[in-house]
Amino acid sequence: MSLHLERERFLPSGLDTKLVADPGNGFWGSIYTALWERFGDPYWWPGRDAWEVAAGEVLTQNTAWTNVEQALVGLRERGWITADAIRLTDQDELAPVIRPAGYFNQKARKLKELAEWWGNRVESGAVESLGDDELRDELLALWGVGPETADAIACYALGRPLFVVDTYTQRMLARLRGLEERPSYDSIQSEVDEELPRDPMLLNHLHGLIVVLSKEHCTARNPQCGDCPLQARCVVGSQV
DNA sequence: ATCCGGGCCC
DNA sequence: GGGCCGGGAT
Repeated sequence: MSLHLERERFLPSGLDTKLVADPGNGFWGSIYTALWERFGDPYWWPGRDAWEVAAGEVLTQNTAWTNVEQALVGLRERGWITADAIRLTDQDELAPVIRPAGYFNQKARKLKELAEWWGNRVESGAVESLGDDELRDELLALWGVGPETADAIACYALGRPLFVVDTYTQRMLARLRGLEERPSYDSIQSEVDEELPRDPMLLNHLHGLIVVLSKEHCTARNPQCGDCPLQARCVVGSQV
């Protein structure tokens, strides 16, 4: 039943895991370096091609990846793992297949909305003439695509240098700085954009590394600070 | 029993 | 803030 998607990684054309810009020695650069030295290549993001990556991002909204894998198995079994197939499949037919991913009625509609856009903009090649901000705005205009999903599709499926902020990133940063409230999506993204090079592979790695950190150390409950690679630079970790 | 997910829309 | 969803971990 397992797909072992975690070791299958699609990379947009032009990207190479070994060619990554220098992250520098600033706050985010040192975070990146510390995480890379501990965990290495996070193999981010799982998927076989650009559409599968994009679909996976919708399916994983507020959902554990293990549940998304089951939904992808169902889609593959039916040959519905392409944007074209999603366009040809009724929402009512699609929903039960992706049930394991949760929120299946909403996500069925979201996949169809995204598949329409995909045909008009990606398959047509028109997306290549869009700037990063224009692309992000188009994605945000789709029903079911918010900031995280828009940035994830832009970066992991389409190779744009947009940093993806998620719950893990907000929780990690709040703990690093000892903040009561989690920093906003936009504030974190702006900070990273100003400090790190606009390199899609670097931003790809950084988010993947934060996820690994958050699953192994910076968990919601009972964080494992003892051997956390960021403990020395973390307000919460330093108090443990 | 409650919490928690790679959120987003209303 | 509530609803969408439901399975696995405290």
